[in-house]
This record gives sequence, structure tokens and C-alpha cells, in this order.
Amino acid sequence: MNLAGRREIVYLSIAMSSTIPYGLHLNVPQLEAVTHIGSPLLVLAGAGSGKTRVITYKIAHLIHECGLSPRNILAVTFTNKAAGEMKERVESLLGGPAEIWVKTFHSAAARLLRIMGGQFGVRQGFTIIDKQDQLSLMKKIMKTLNADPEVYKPEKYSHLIERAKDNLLDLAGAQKNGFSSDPLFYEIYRLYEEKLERENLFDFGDLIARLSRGLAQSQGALLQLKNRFRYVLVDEFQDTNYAQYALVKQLTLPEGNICVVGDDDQSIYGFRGAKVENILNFSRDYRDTKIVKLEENYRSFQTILSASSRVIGNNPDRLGKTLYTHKGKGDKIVFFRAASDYGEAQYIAEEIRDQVNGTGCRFSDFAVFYRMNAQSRVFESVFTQERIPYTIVGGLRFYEREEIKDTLAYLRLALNPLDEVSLRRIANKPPRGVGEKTVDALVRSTIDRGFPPFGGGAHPEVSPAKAQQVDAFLAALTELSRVVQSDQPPVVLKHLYDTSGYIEWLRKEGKEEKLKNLDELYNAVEEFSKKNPDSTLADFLEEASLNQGGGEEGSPVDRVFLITLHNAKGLEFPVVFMAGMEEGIFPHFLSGEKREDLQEERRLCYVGMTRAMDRLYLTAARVRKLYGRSVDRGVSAFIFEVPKELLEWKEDRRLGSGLFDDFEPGLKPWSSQTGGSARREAGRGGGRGAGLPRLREGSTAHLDANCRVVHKSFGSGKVVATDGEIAEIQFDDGKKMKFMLKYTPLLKE
DNA sequence: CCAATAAGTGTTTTT
DNA sequence: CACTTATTGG
Repeated sequence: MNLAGRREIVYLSIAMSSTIPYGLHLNVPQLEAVTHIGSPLLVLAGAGSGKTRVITYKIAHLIHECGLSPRNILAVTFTNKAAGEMKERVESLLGGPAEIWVKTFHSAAARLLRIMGGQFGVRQGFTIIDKQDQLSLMKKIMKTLNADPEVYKPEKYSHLIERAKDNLLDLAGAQKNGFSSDPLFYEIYRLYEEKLERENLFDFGDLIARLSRGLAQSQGALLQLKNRFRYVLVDEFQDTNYAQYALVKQLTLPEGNICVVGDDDQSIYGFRGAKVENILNFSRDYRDTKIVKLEENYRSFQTILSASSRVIGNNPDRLGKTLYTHKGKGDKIVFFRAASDYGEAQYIAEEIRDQVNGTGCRFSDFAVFYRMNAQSRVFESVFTQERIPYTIVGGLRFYEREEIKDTLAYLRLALNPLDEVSLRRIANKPPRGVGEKTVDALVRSTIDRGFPPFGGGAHPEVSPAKAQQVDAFLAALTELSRVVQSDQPPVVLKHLYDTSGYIEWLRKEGKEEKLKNLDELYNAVEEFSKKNPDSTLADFLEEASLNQGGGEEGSPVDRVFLITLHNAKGLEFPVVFMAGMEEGIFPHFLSGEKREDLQEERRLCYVGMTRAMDRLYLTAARVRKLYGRSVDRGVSAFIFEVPKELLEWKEDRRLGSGLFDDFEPGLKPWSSQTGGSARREAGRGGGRGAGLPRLREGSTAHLDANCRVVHKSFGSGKVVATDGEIAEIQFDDGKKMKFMLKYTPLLKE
């Protein structure tokens, strides 16, 4: 196929008459984005501006108007959920199932490696390992190196290796590049890679990196792919990392048949290597890039939009865009500060209950967002108590549950006997007298030498005392791997359940919940088999390891959503509660270090706020139980970034009523705890000794512009402006922040 | 050599 | 609080 001719074909077809009445469903810039063909397209899509609509319509346009076959289109997103939804919407627009690849980066790469990896040295039947597996492997390596895990944290190296792979740096590349100044890193990286290679394991980063490297090295494979995918669309482009972008470029340069959609203000995955700069680089890397901005927001009332743009406006490094809406002004944003995390949950529960009873909205109109999964516990318990139905999105994921991982490890091992991680995982589950030392010996004599520990002519050398148990174990695995070859996935699983003794073990231990989950797993396998009749167990396992968020009930039941801010991206709800708006929680205290990190937290805040259609609540707790201790934190700085005329302040009456008199107003991050230790240093902060958690009016009256003040956690600075209620401070270290004087004690210097 | 129990510890977000 | 690692008893 002549690649160069492609653009012309596409050009010509624009002239054909539209069969979809786009104009009825799209505004001007949207229409422009949908119909623009012939040069690369960058869509800067603000929150709620209808970007999914643009992508799906564009796909329809490519097929209907440009004569592209569905199989020639590749659309990539970041989450399986997004991919699934997009596929659904495309198919409903096209009026039936379509052969389009709508996948996540990782699942697309995994599939391609299976199909064509042989052309550049990828062995058949590789196993995909997740974070947990990776970490246990890392610990093993640290042990062989005799490195003290206290000093040399496995998590740290694991993270570094991931980042290296995100940047397409293999060992040699990392060394040349001076990726790390720690010599031990390279040693660990080397051992880690050797282990993966020997056992045919791929981590998430490998999926992208190995494909990209393979395509660079095999012209044939690259041409084959380019011939297949004639047009590429990338959603959430701001979340792509270096390697992913490199891969995209390989597929689409120099032809430039590509459309990327993103929003720099919604880049919240920097911690896993995402590079917002990719958006900036795009028009440099692709000639004649057409840029379309989508700035009309169809989701939120003006108040919500104004508040969120003021917050995000505090970020210095942004492309900048102005969202507007034709929806009305809407209600003020409510800020509620409860006495405790429990009180916070109760307030939210009451609010939901009242509105459901009063205005006839449904539970599913409400969502509660939080920064950390750990925060969901209080809501679970309060909502259960108050009989408010809820569903937790994310959290303890189905495929990460112990019993599920164990079962999958059996299956993985049957397919890939060299997989040491899986072997170690299940060797003694259920207990069969094959412990760590025994496995060490077994591995040394088999896997370390490149032989499978079972099913082949290896000679496992273990202590004679254990020989019998080990033999029985290995014989069972051999049998399992035979069944895997010959039977349908559900049959294999049933065989495993019947023979491994795992089920009996759980039953004996009374682990009802886990047994239920294994039933669910069986159902999932059965359903998968039904849906994909000629699929193998390997296909299912791949799905499972990439679909980390899986196991969610797609039930249309009427429930409140409990969800992390990260998971909330891409969703919308009539009423949103953002809980835990406290310093240290959000922004999270670990993100305080670097400037860029705080910006990312702020973007996360922006993402959360812009999910709300009608009403937005920001809530905080004065005292929060976290990790077994009570902490007393100040109100999140983000609250003070919302213009006060858009905010309605409410507080728990119990605040300062004597219940929590032992506490200082939230000051130092993570320092003050429950107990009597908090009474020190009342200073001249307004006579707020024990019992008065607020500054008195009088103490702030003399704060005026240009006077110097000290803030307990931010240090000293100068008052830039104040209206008696809010003061803007320019700190000596360069930071500029606003504080509500009522809650933030500032001492005159 | 293995299993159960005790002490200790660090605490985000996810493909 | 929940999970991981060290210790001891079998």
C-alpha cells in the first residue's frame, strides 16, 4: 500500500455529502475537529466540553465520509473503562458492532506483541506482571545482593526502573544518560532485566518499550502496522509518557494521520511518568498541525466553572484557556467543616438523604470524591448505618485480591512454568510443606538454569525429606498444564478448583468472602469464554492482568458513588462532594516538596471540581483519624483559592464547643496529635488558649498591607493585601498564598 | 525447615 | 490501622 497516497484519498472524500447531521449535535469548534482531515489535529478540550463526543463522531466521520475501514482505525485511551465506553458509543453511532481497535495503550501493545512480537525477538507466551509481582521480585533481588531493604528501599528501585522504562531507557541507555547517580541502581536494573528475560515476564513498562524498540528495529513489522492502522486517535493525551508518545510517533510519522485530544489542566499522572510537555511538543513534531480549542462547557453552572478556573489559575505553567457556559449561575459552592471525619461523613449522608427525599433526585446523582482510598472507610460505615446505598469504584480491586491472584498464579504457572513469581506465590498455598527454603532449592536447580521445574526433563534437587511433597506438587502442576492445553478455560478452572486443595483450605479457614470471589472468578471466565468462543486461557489472563480495575458490577442500581479523585476523571455527577479538604490530605503532604507536585495536586482539585454539574460541596474535618491516630489539620489551601463570594461557609456547631478543646487550630502538618501535648505556645495569636480555636477579630484588625507576618508552616512573609477577612501573603521563599484569617493564625513579626 | 505469633512501621494517586 | 518482617516454638 502506498502510504504517501493516503492523505489524498482522505482529502477527496471530504467532498462527499454528510450522512450524519453533525451540525445538529456539534458546535462550531467541535464540528471543525470532527471534520478536519488532511493534517495532524490537536484538540485542546476543556473539562466538560464534549471531547468524547468529538472522538466518537470523528471515528464515524472517518468511516462514513472518508471511506476508512473500521479495522484501519486505532483509538487509544488510558483506562479500560474509558475504552469500553468509547467503543460502546462508537458502535451505537455506527449502528452495530465494529471492528475498531479501541484499547488502552497497554492492552493494545500487549496484543500486538503477541501477534507480531516474534518478528523482533519476543518469545511466545510471556506473562504480564503487575506492581505487586514486580515488588516481590525486587525484594528477592535485594536479598541476593545482601542489600539492607531499610536503606535500599525496594519500592524506590522498582519505581526508578519503571520511570526508566517510561523514558525508553534500557540499562545501557540509562547508564549513558546518567539516569541515576546510584551505582546500585544499575546493578539492580541489570539483575531485574535478566530475571524477566529468563522467566519471560513483562512488566507494564515493557509492553510499551519492547514494542517501540521492536518497531524501531524491524522495518517489516513497522510497515505491517502502519498498513493496518491508517488513522490513530489518542484520548487524554496529556497523560502520555515519553515512551507512549514515541510509539505514537512511530505509527503516524511522517504521514500525520492522527488526532490527539487532551487538556493540560487535567494532567494528573505525572507520578507515573506522564509528560504534559507532549502537548506542547506535538505541533513541533508534526508539521501543519491544526489546533482546535473546545472551550464551551456543557456540564456545570457558572459558579462551579468560575470557582474551578480561579483555582487552576494559580498554576503558573499552563497553556491557558477560558471555559464558558450558557447554563445559569447556579448555587453557591458549599464549604462545610465538620468536627471530625465521622461528622464529615454524617453531614454528607444527611445532605444526600434530605435531597433524595426532598427534591426527588436519585442516589446515583451523588458522588463523594477523596484523595486516598483509605478515606472511603468512614463513608462505608456511616452510609451503611444510615442506609444509603453506595458503590466503591476502584479501591481493593477484584484482580488484586489475594485469592484471585493466587488462583491466577496457578494458571499462569501452568502456561509459563518458568514464572518464578507465580511459583513462589502458590508453592505453599494451601500449606503442603513446601516453604521458602524448599522453593529456593527447587528454583536453583531448575528455573535458574533455564529448565522448567515441572513437565520437562528437569531434575529438581530438594532435600530428600521434602522430595515426596515436592514431587506431588509438581505432578499436580504438570497435570494442570496438560489440562490447560486441551480444555476450555472454564473446564481448566474447575479442574484447578477440584484438585488444588485451595478451596478446601479456604473453607476450613472459614473464608466465605474469598470463596464467593472465586465463584465470581469462575463466572467471569465463563462469560469471557462465551463472549470470545475461540479464546484461550492466556487471553483471559492477559485481560485480567491489564484490567486491574475490573470486577465492577455494571449494575444500573441506584447508588452513591465513592471514588478517588484520580478515578473520577472523565465522569460527571449532578452533585459532587469533595471530602477531606485539609492540608496534608489534599494537597497531600508528600507532594509538598516539589513545586511541580503542588501544581499537579491543584490540577487534581480542578478535575474534581469540574465533575460537578449542578452542585458542589467541599468538606473538611477538623480532626481526622488516619492510620490509627488522630490528626488535626488546617483547611486546604485550595479552599482559599475559591473566591469567597462563590462560597458558602458552614461549620459543625460543635466546633470549639469544648469537645476538642485540646487541639490547636490546624497548623503544622502531621505534627499535633490527640492527647495533652497540644497546648504549647498560644503566642499572641489572639488569646486563643485552650478552648478558643479561633483568632479573635481584634487580633487581625491591625494586619494591613506591607506588615510582616509569620505562618507556622510556611514561614515568614509580607502581607500584600487584606480586606480584614482574607489576607494575601508573599512569603520569603517566593510562594504567594491567600489565607482566611478566621482560621489561619498569622503572627505579626 | 516450617507455621504461628509478636513486634514494628510507614502511611497517594494507577496502566 | 493494616501490613510486613523478625522471632520463637513446634
